[in-house]
Parts: sequence; structure tokens; C-alpha cells
Amino acid sequence: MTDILGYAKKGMMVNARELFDDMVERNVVSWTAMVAGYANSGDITSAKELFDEMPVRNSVTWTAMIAGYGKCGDVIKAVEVFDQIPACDHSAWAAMITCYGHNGYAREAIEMYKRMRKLNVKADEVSLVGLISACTQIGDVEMGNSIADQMEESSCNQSPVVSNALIHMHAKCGSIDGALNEFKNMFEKDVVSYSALITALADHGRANEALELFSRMQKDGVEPNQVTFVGVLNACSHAGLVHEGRKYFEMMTNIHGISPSTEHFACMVDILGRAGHIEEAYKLITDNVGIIDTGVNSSSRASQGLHRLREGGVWGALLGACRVHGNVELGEIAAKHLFEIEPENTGNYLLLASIYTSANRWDDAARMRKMMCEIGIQKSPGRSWVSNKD
DNA sequence: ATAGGGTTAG
Repeated sequence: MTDILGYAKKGMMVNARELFDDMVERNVVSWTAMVAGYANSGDITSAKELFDEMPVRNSVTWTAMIAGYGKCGDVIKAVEVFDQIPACDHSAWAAMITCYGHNGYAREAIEMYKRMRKLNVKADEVSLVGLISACTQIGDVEMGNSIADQMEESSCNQSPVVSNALIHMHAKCGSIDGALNEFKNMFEKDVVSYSALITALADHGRANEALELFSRMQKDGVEPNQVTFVGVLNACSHAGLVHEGRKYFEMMTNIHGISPSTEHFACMVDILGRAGHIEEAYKLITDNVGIIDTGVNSSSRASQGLHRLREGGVWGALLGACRVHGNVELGEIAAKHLFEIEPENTGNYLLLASIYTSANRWDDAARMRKMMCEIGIQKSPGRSWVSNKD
């Protein structure tokens, strides 16, 4: 039994299933562990099969199914499950709020939260985090400001996860002071707290403070992760700190054993390129094209599209640098990749056109603008046909 | 015992 739970938790569903099939005395916990295991590994079909077969379900089972549909983006099915729950508890509400938020329905998530409170269901940490996350998405400061009271009431004002979500919300909604304040009042700051605030400071143009915070994080003995370093490198990029950028990149790989992801490469290309080290930036890409292409942190839910988008970030950074420094040769190479990766992004044509213009290559610049127009024309009639039909 | 949550994205 303990083995099944272990395998299911790790997503090793073939092993878990073997043991489960041989099991004599299954109970609601082993059934639910299987359902949740399938749902978490993205196999919602198998999860649903077992869910339908199982003789007894409990609130954990229902919640796992909602989250499973949420994870694969099927909000309709998640709502169906939610509506069928015989006795809906706070966890089911929390899963539904989260499901809406994660799929871009921030307003629905907030409405769901309000409905829950109207029925006197108590908010818990998870529903609060879902609410905060939704408020962050649409910049609902008013709702965000009411969260402090909710926290008192649900007695999770000391939850690090809730506080981390609040740091992010304040930062994204423009209140860096709010983020700093939330951070200051935390009892136990973890890697996410530091990473969120480092990123926030970097985004707000306060690179030195971001790097100071990184030093303090190390003094406090909190181990940085790959997200932390994206923030740190972003700070270097905004402040034009080439030497420091190189130093942190090496520190990340050599001391902390973190293999650089496409985001890290994009930051480095940006740092080097802005400073005029365009050849070096280009070499960084070509030397690591295997890593950048496949992505080292490819999670199971990372789609092909996501990778291509990320790869675009690297070439996009190079193209931007080529424009600043007027490098036609590498600008053409970067643009060529971008035209393939994201042909619909007209900004890339404009950037290359601008590079040509700076080099007095008017004909080439005109050719780019023409290509851009053709793409715009190809796109819009297609759209209006679709919308005219319904 | 089994579930749901926070930090990267130019």
C-alpha cells in the first residue's frame, strides 16, 4: 500500500498500476491515490476511468478530479465535476477557484471566491492563494486590498505561500513598497519569497537593491534556484552590469549546480548584446543550441509551442542588441530564426527594417516592411471570415 | 494515508 502511494505521488503510474491491480483490499485512499496520480501526470482519461469505477469517493477524490481537468485546461469538465459533488467542501471550492485562475479566467475565479464566501464556506490558504493570483492577473487592487481581512479571518496570515503570492501581487500591480512591506513582515522567508522580491526589484529598475537582496539571501542560508537567477540576471541586464552578469552565470552553474535554461541564456544574450558584445552573445547561442532547443527544464506540461516561444526569446534578445549597435550581419541571422519561430510577430520585421535603415540599406528596409504588410493582410481576412460566420 | 496553492515569461 505505501508503495502504491509512493509511486502515484512520483507519477510512476505504470508501477503504481501493477501493484494496484494485484491489490486484494483496495480502499478509498488507494483508489484516490491512483486517480490523483493519473490526473497529476496529465492522463485525465485514465483518471476518469478509475474515478467512474471506484465504489466510494470522498472529498479528496472529487478535488483531485477538478484539479486534473484544470491542469489539462478543460474548465467545462471541471465545472461539471464540481456541480456533481454531493457535499462540497472548502477544498473543492479552492480547486475550482484555482482551476479558473490557471486557465485565464481570473474574473470567474474571483466570482467563485465571492460565491463561496456568500455560502459561509471558510476560505483556506489554497482558495486565498487562488484569489490573490487571480487579482494579480487582472490588477484588481480593490479586491486585493480586502485580502488582509480575509487572512485574519481564515487565520492564515502567517502562511508563507499566501505572503509570497501577495509579494507578487503588489509587485505586478505597481506597488513595490507593498511587496517590500509584505516581505519584511514575513516570519520565515523561503526561496520563493526572495526570488519574487529580487524579480520585482529588478523589474522596477532597482537593480542594486535586487543584488543586495541576493547577497542577503545567501547570508541567511537560503539556497537560490533557477528562478532566483533569472531575477538576478535580469537585474544585471537592466543595469548594464556585464561583469557581474558573467559572474552570476558562472556561480549558478559551478557553485549551485543549476544547468542554465533558455531563460538564463536569453538574459545573458541580452546582457552581452546590450553592452556591444554581440559576437560573444551569438557564440553563446550557437555553443548551446542543443540545450536551448530542447530546454533543460522541460516539464511534462511544457508543450512544443512553449519551447519555440522560449527559443524566440534568445534570438529576440540578439536582434534587439543588433538594432542598438547596428549589426546587420547578425541581425539578419537572428531575424531569420525569429521569422521561422514566430512568423506572425510583425515586430521582428520592423526591427530588421530599422537595422537596414541605420545602415542606409533602404531597399532592404522597404522589402522588410512589404513582407510585414503581406503577413498582416494574410492574417486579417482569415479572422474576419471566422467572426462573420458566427 | 489520498487533494487543492506561491516565484521566471520583454
